[in-house]
Amino acid sequence: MIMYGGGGGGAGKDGGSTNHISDGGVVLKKGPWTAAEDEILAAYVRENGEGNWNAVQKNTGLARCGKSCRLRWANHLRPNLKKGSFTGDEERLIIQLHAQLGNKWARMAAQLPGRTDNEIKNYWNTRLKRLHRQGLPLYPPDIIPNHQLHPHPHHQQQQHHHQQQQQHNHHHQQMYFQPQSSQPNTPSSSPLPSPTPLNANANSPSSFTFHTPTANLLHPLSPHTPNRPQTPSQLCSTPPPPLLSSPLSSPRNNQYPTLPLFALQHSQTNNNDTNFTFPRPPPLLQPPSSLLAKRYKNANTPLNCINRVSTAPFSPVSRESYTSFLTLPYPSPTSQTATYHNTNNNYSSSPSFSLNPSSSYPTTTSSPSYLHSHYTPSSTSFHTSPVYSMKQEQLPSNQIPQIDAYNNINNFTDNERQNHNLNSSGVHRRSSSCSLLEDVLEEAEVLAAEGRDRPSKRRQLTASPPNHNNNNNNDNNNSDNFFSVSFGHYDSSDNLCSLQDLKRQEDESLQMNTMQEDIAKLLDWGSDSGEISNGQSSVVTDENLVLDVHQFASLFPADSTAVVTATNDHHNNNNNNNCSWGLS
DNA sequence: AATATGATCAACCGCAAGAGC
DNA sequence: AGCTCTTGCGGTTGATCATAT
Repeated sequence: MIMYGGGGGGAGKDGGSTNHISDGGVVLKKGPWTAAEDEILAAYVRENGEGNWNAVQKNTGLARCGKSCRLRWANHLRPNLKKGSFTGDEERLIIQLHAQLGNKWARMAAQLPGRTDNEIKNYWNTRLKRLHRQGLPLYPPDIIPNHQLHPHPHHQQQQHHHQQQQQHNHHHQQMYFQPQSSQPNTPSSSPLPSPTPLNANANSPSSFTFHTPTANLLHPLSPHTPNRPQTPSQLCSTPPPPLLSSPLSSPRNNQYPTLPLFALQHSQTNNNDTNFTFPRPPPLLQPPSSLLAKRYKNANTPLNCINRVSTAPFSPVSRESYTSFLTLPYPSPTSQTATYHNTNNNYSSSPSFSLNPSSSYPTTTSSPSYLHSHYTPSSTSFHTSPVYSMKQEQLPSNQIPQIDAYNNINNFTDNERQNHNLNSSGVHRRSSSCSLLEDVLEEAEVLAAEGRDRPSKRRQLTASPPNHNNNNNNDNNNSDNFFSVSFGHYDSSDNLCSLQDLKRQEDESLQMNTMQEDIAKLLDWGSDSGEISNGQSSVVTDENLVLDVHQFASLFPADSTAVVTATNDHHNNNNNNNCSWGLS
C-alpha cells in the first residue's frame, strides 16, 4: 500500500523531497519527473502497454506510484499529445464544451484530440480567473451554459461549494455583462460566479440587455453543417445541448454578436432601425493596473496602439473591459482582431478596416491562441504553425535532456518531433507571436509594398495602415483615431467605394486572394453560409465586409451616448461625414 | 536591482466507480 | 455482499517564469 503523506500536493522544487514508502519498502519519489524516469516509464509502456500502473514500480523499480506513472504517461509521455498553446478553435471548443458539460475535463479532453484534461482544466481555470478579475462573463452572450438550462446536482454542488468560498468578493457579479439569453439565478458549474446575478441590474440605466438570437450549437471545428454527426453534443453522453449560437456564427446574421460590450436595445437590433445608440457601459471594477499595462507593454506592440486604446473615449476601466473582450473571452476572430482606423496617412483619409494584431491583440502570455493557429477550413485538423511551439517546460520533467526520452519512443508523431525541434530551436511559448492575423498582416504589407501604385484603399481593407509599423513614436498622430469613428468625428470619405474596387480589379484580386481569404475566414468564421467549411470562395466582398463593418459598429462604446447612423445606401457613405455603416 | 504580481504548468491529493475475488 | 485493488476524475497546490512596479 502506498502511503501518501498528508498535506497539500504540488510538485516540489526539490524534485520530490517528500518521498514515501511503498508497501514493498521502496521509497516512492514525488515531484518532477526526471528524464531517466520518463525513459523507464516509456519503455515499460512500450513493452507492456498502458494499464496496470502499479506494476511499473514493481517491475521496473521506478520509484513512482502507479498513480503518478499513469498521470505522467497520460499527460506527457503518451504519443500524439499536442504541445503548445491551444489553438483558437480549441479554445472555442473548450468554451462551448464547458457550457455543455461543466467541469468535465476528461470528457472535454475526449473532444480535443491530443489534449489532456489537465491542460484543459488549467486553461479554463486560468481563463476563469482572468475573466472573473475583469468582471467579464465566462461565456459569450449567446452561449447558455447547459447547466443553466438543465441544472445538474453536480453542478449545483460544485457551485455551492465554490460560491461559499468566494462570496466575499462577489460584488463583481454585478459588473458582469448579462447575456439576456442566460437563465437567471441558476448556478454555474464554474467555481466562480456566473454572470447571471447581473440580472439584478437588468433594469438599471446602465445595464445590459444584450439580445441575441440563438441558433443551434455548432461544432467549432466544423463550422456550419448543423446536421453534422460528430458535434460534441452528439459525441458526449450529456443531454442534448441547448440551442446555442456558435461563436462562429456569422456576424451578418447577428447570431453571434461581435462583441457584447454594450446593449443594443431590442429595437436597435431591428434591421429597420438603423440608428444605434450605445449607452455607456457600467463601470467595471478596475483591474490591476499592471494587467492593463502588461497586455500592451510589449516589444511587438506599437505604442500608438496602446495610446489609441487609452484615448478611447471611455473610462480606463471600460477600456480594459473592452480590450479584454477584444482579446480574451470571446473567440470571434473578427471581433478580436479588427480595429477600426481612421488613417491619417496618404493612402486615404477614410477609416480603414484594419487587422492589426499588434494593436488589438496583445501578445502576452494570456493571449488567446486563436491567432496562433492556422485554421484549415477544409479539414478538421489544425495547422501547427511554428508558434505552436513545444516549450521546454513541457518537456518531461522540465529537463531538456529528456528530449532523448522522447526520441526513444518510437511512435511519437511527426507533430511531436516537429514540436521538439521547434523547442530545441529555442522558441519560447511566451514569446511566440506568430498568428494568423500576423501572417495576414505580413502578407498584406508585402503585397502593399509590392503594389504601392495600387489603389491605396484596398490595402486598407486588408491590412492595417501602412504606417502601423513605424508609428510607435507617432502616438499623437493616431491617438484620436482609434474608435473615433464611432463617435462621429472622423472624416469618412470613400471607404466603401474602395471596397467596390475589389470586384472591379480582378487581376489584382488574384494576387490578393490569399489574403482576402484569410480575412474572410476571420470575418466569416463559421458563417452560416458555410462558404468556408465547404471550401468555397471566401473572398472579401463589398457586402460582407460592409456588413462586418456594420458589426464593428457595435464594438464602440461611447463615453457618452454616441449615435451611429446606419444607412442602406452604400453610396451615401461615400460622402457622408457622419459615421455611416453600410447595410446591404 | 529587488520585489510584487499574474500566468502557466506539473504534480499532488481525495474521492468514486468499476472489476475481481 | 463486502472487501481490495485499480483506474480515472476533479480540485488544489506550489514552482517557475514573465512582466510590472
